[in-house]
Amino acid sequence: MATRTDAPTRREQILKEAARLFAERGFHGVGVDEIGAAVGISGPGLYRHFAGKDAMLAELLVGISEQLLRGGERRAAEAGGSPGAALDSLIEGHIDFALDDRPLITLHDRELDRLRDSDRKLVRSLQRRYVELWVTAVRGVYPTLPEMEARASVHAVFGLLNSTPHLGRPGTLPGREGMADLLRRLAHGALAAAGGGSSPSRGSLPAP
Amino acid sequence: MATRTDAPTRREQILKEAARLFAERGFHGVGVDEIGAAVGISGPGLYRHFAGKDAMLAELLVGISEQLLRGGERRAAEAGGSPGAALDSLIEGHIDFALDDRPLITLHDRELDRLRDSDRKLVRSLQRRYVELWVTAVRGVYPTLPEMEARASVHAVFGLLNSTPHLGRPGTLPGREGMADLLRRLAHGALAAAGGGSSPSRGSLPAP
DNA sequence: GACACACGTTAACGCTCACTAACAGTGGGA
DNA sequence: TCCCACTGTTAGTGAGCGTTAACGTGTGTC
Repeated sequence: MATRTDAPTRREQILKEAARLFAERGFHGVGVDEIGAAVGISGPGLYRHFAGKDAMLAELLVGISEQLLRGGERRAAEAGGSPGAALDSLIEGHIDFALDDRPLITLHDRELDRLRDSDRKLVRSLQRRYVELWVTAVRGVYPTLPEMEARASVHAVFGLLNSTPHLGRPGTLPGREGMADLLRRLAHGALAAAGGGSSPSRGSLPAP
Repeated sequence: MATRTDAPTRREQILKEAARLFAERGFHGVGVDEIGAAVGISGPGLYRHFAGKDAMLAELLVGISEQLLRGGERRAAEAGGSPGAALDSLIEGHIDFALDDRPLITLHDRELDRLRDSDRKLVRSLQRRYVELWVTAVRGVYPTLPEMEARASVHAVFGLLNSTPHLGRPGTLPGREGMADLLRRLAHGALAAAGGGSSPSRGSLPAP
């Protein structure tokens, strides 16, 4: 995928600021005037770009879910049949997402029920497919882990990785690289413990 | 502590239903009429029991934080200086809380910023003390783990344990006992991996 | 019986806020 | 030059909703 170098369009600016504001104060806690002000126009001007406030939220949530799923599918495919490599890569990708797109993570599991039925179903379906991607990788590495437990473990690991939003004041926690490293260890450790601990299939753990 | 057998007071009914509704649809997503209806009275009738909608939320959040902290302090004290026993007990307590008081967990990290400044500061302070309780226990068991990493790991484990709210449809996940067991393994596994993995102090892991 | 008090009710007020109406500047293409 | 699509503005509207007012009713107490 080519990295973008051109300037963001107004729509993109709006989405970005809206995501930040929604994450900070919740969907209902942010007014359209405020979103407009964040991109230098005034409230009603937004309606030249979006049908309404709901439409912004919908586009954000669908976009996140699609991005997560596409990224996951790509990583799983690139692992070329090695469950260990797939799981490593999924964890890596999710960590990047959690650390770099914190506001979106927050939105993702906080405002889902504000969506129209059809949009909510779409997001749920994308989420489910992403989870199943993980479940497949986890069960590839830990074949003795029952499917239900694997699914629950995956949810739990998402909670673990997504914990970055609830942080304390800066300075009391490691920087980005340190956090990425730590989260990686935590996630692998949790899954290994769930999977029986003693016998992961080859390829899952980095060489000592 | 004696278990209550007497009927819940109206205030308690209201708090319980409000917690459920707030967790389901968010603070702003629930009207006072709806809360009233949930306990069989009509909207404004609530004002005989609470100063306002905000007051309900404040009482809920402060109550949760206090309950968590008190429980944690009690467990840490009962461990009698053994960091391993303390950590085990803290994990156990938090799992019980996450499984039994799901709506409160959701509220706890979703609606904190809706509080008045003084209440928010109080809740934050209680939370911080609870975290530090954990950090102490974790560093007792894994003395080589730097404080910052221990704190981040604790936040992450909270995210892991609190993941029960984001579950799929029933039937796709283990029951209560299975979940408790799984969460226990996940949490211990994560912390062990963060703490260096190979050398926890004695008393932290159950005998094989 | 009368008074007080706890606990509800319905009606109405007032504020916030998403959204619409009406209007205006800017710039590229015929 | 004229036109028109695009993008923005300010003023206003209407709905939702938290809150208050005013009023009723049962229950225990002197």
